[in-house]
Amino acid sequence: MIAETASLRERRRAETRRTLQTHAVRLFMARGYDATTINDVAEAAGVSAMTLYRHFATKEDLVLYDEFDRETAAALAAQQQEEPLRQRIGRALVQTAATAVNSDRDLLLARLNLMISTPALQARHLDSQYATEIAVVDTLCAGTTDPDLEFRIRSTTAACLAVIHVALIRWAEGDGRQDLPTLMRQALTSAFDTAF
Amino acid sequence: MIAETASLRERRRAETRRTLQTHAVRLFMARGYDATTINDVAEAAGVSAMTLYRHFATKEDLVLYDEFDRETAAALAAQQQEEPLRQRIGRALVQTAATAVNSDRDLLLARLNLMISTPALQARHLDSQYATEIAVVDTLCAGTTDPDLEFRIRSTTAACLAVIHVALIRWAEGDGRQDLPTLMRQALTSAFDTAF
DNA sequence: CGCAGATTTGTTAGTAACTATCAGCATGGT
DNA sequence: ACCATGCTGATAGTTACTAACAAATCTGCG
Repeated sequence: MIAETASLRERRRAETRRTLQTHAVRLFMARGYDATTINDVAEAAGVSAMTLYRHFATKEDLVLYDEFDRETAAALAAQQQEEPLRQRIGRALVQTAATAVNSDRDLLLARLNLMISTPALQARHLDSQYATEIAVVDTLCAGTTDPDLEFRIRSTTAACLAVIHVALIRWAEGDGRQDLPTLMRQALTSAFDTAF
Repeated sequence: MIAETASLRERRRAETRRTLQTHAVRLFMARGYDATTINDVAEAAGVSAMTLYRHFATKEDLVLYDEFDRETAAALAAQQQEEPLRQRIGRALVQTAATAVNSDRDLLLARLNLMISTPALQARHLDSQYATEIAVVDTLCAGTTDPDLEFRIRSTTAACLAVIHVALIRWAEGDGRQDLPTLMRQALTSAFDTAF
């Protein structure tokens, strides 16, 4: 008996999702994003176009989907509360990135390369980063009603995430040869003049 | 120097462009972005859809187009070179925003409100901010070949722009009642712990 | 096991953003 | 006046995405 709480339905759903993303990234890399249609991806994954849309709302989501937000929020909660805000946010992001590189390096690199070279994906990548910003701010603002404090938290979070983005892009442009966490810490340090 | 010898063609082109944007923003605010078609906008402006596409590559550009990048680059060049990088970038952005508010307040507010309430526009807004980042980095990196220095400049620029974005959104959410330059300086100060 | 209810999937038909192409027209320098 | 150049419009696509319905599949319960 399988002890996983995931029902057969849930497991198959997750499976289909991963299959779709894998085939999509492979095809996009091989033929180009624009030259590959939703039908191509659906066919390669062995499902109908309609089913694909039930798993990914847009073509872009095929490349953009990941679990970054949730993991960052968790890493954030694990930070020492005495540290300054900037450090907590920055370190949580660096840790999440380190984990991601260790588990999914090749897929992550492929996805980032697609995001860099495809204008439509570049725009949506920034948008997904904004979603991360919201997740971080929500975590940090739990129980806060002071709009002024929330404003300061949001400003700091946005700055950290933007810096992290620069490091991510640089990492992908160098095809992952440099160490991502190190790059991120360097970027944070030069933006804030503080150690991370 | 760009000669002010705007030919009749150029003037009419700019005129058509402005007319299209004005009608577009008006219709989007009245009926909603998604519920308004390109044809609606073209018809309201008295041109064909094909002509509209020759002025704006995408529906989103109808809302997003402005001259922010160029003005920011100019303001940046006018900063005192002795100041730290962060201050130069931050102040250039604040100055540009101040000018924009003085000349085009209502249109700017309407455009921002649309960007906030329309997911597709929100994503592209972040992307257009990224274009500003590139413009700023290009200005600051003129003559630089050191990739490390460029990396630091990019990190700092990204951080400043992200913070400015937070202030911009906050300003629009408050319907422009607060002073935008002040909001921006507050956001910069709380993110960097430095005066701007 | 078998049945009822919920979830997932496929099919079809449609909307609207965007592109390519070609032909007609205004414009600006000679 | 005249020709090259660029602006405009009509037409006919392609493709991402949605709505609606019908068929297949899973889950939980008796």
